[in-house]
Amino acid sequence: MQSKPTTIKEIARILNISPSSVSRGLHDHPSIGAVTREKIKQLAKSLNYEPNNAAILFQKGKTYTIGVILPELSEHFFSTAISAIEDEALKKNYTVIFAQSHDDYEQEVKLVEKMKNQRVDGLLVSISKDTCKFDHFEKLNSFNIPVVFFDRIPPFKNVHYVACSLESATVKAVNYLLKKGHRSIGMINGPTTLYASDERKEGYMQAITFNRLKFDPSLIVNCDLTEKGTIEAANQFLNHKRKPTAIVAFNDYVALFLIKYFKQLNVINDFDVVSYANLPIISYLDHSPVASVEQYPYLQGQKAANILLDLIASPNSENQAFYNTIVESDLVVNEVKE
Amino acid sequence: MQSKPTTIKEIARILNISPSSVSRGLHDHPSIGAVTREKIKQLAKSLNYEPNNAAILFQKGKTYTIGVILPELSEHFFSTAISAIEDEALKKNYTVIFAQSHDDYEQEVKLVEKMKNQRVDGLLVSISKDTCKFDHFEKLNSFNIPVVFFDRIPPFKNVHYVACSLESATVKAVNYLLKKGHRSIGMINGPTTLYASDERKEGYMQAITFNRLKFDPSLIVNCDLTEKGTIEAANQFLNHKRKPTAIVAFNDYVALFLIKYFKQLNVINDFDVVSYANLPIISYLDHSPVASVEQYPYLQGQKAANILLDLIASPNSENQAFYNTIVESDLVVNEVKE
DNA sequence: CGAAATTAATCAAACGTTTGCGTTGTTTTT
DNA sequence: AAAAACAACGCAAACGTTTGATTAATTTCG
Repeated sequence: MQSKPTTIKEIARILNISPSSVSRGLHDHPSIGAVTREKIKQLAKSLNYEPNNAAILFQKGKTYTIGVILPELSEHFFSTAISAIEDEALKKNYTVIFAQSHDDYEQEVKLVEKMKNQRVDGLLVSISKDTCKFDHFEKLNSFNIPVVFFDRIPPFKNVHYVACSLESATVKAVNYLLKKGHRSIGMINGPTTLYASDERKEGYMQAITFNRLKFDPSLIVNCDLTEKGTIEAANQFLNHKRKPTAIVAFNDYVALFLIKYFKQLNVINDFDVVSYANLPIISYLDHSPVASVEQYPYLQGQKAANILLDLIASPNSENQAFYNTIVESDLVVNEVKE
Repeated sequence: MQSKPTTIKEIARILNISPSSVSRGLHDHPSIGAVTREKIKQLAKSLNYEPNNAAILFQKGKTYTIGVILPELSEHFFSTAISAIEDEALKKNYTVIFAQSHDDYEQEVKLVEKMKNQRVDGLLVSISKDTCKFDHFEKLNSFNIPVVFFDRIPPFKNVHYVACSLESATVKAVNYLLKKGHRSIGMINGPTTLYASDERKEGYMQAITFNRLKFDPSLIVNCDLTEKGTIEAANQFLNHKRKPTAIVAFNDYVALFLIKYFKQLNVINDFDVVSYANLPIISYLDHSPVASVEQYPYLQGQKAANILLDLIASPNSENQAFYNTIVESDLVVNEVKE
């Protein structure tokens, strides 16, 4: 049963022709006659010939592989995004390899190194929470490996990226709450190190000032995104002199913790919660957020993948233009069902 | 900036020694003197030498890559499982490539073919809903590519697999409901083609007969797992002459649809629901299932990956023993919080 | 009919690394 | 002092495929 895979050489030997002719025959090269071509193809089929990919890749110096580095695959947002990436890659016959940074900077650096060693043709990255330095990506430049960031992107423009405009989405969210009549709106924001926290804060402030309201910094609480941190933030709001009547949660997990806590305290009906949608079934909650910011993970993955494949296809690296793609996020209002 | 990566040849040329010595030096081969070795390593480092993986893989005829084929990455169960697989693979310096069948048999066949072409060292598979034939995996045998199935496994023993014992878990679930006093228990089962449906049915029957109750086949309803199908199943129960007071749902999605529907009808308090846990936040629901069968996706992925890596490491293929690993699933009782 | 163009195939190098075997010198053993 | 052992390295083949250059045979055309 140990059948060694058939090779081109083998076919050539049997047919008494040269390996190069076999190779050309299989690729419909014009310089191979129709009869020989057919003989080659038939024998190849009957011997179950399969091209040795490793050899081809080695020969061509390409891997037809794109790497994906992301924080945590089991988060719904990322698994959806990578699902899209895989779908797009498959269309162009690329293979996807991926690895998780588990939100650890050191690990991310190692993985970038590993991907480079694997000689991926390109890299898609969603950076870890801890990542503030970006040297590890610069190395890839000299190896001509294009990088496209998605969703969790570095805070500067001279890279390719696809991301959601959380700022404008936050504006929409706060506007929605203001229109519902809320006058004191709290925000549970993420750590200050996160770019996404800036965006949310910016959006919040824009909406507030645009509506000629006074911005109260104490209504934005930074939080480490754990359950404990969320509860502490919630307590700040409950004891606030201008107790908010609506809260913008950093993400669905925070919203979940918040709603759970408020239900325990039996004050859930005093608040409207708006969140950012990562989790698919959050709308099934009884006291689900009144609205959610949809970040279109599938679309983001799709766009990022296609940009990367474009970059790989056209090695005109001297073109200094950077793809800075913004996926407009939408505010999805949940129907009230009480 | 177009720096071509440094090669062993390059280093050899500069140092005026042979490539083989460089290779051996870098691998601490004893037949290379300490001084030369150090010279080699220093130059390699200063030239940023990175081994060309494609060349190594080609040369060794191994890819250090394992393939994973699963139905749908965005399902929490699978993204958790593959996350575990990646973690285990990384420990042994293997790379993971994956692809989604999207629960389509034809697609699965193609993907197996593609994985074989990629010459993966081994394959982990969770089969699609549609898969009834298994010829496409047999081909891998002759290429000496080991396959380990996980979770969604074929219905026979002469393959390697890791799976949950849904049968015993279902016994536990039904027993739990019986102990709670329920005497008429409905089950929303999956399509009859699915092995998992058999297991659930078996478990149900075992628990019922063991408790010396009469088994009523009309209390098990097969369902296509859509929302519509779930509602139809629910209606059968509502109109049943022995209207059940508890229901075992095929999975969390079904449970979700069911609970939603029951809430609409305002009969949610007439039922206890038990489900199989795929979704992480289902316990946050107000009327969440009273208990869930935990299937340990991370553990399953971990075990499957390790078995596969074992099989790859020991090519004594004449050993006819098959790994048939059962991960005992547990019934997790949710605290009542009403 | 001979030169040019076309067709069909071959040759050989190349991609980067590994590895069995051979070849030097030098040191140790008896 | 000859034989054996060893240390340190080079040679060359091999892995499977692709591709530019070349050759040989055939056809076309002026």
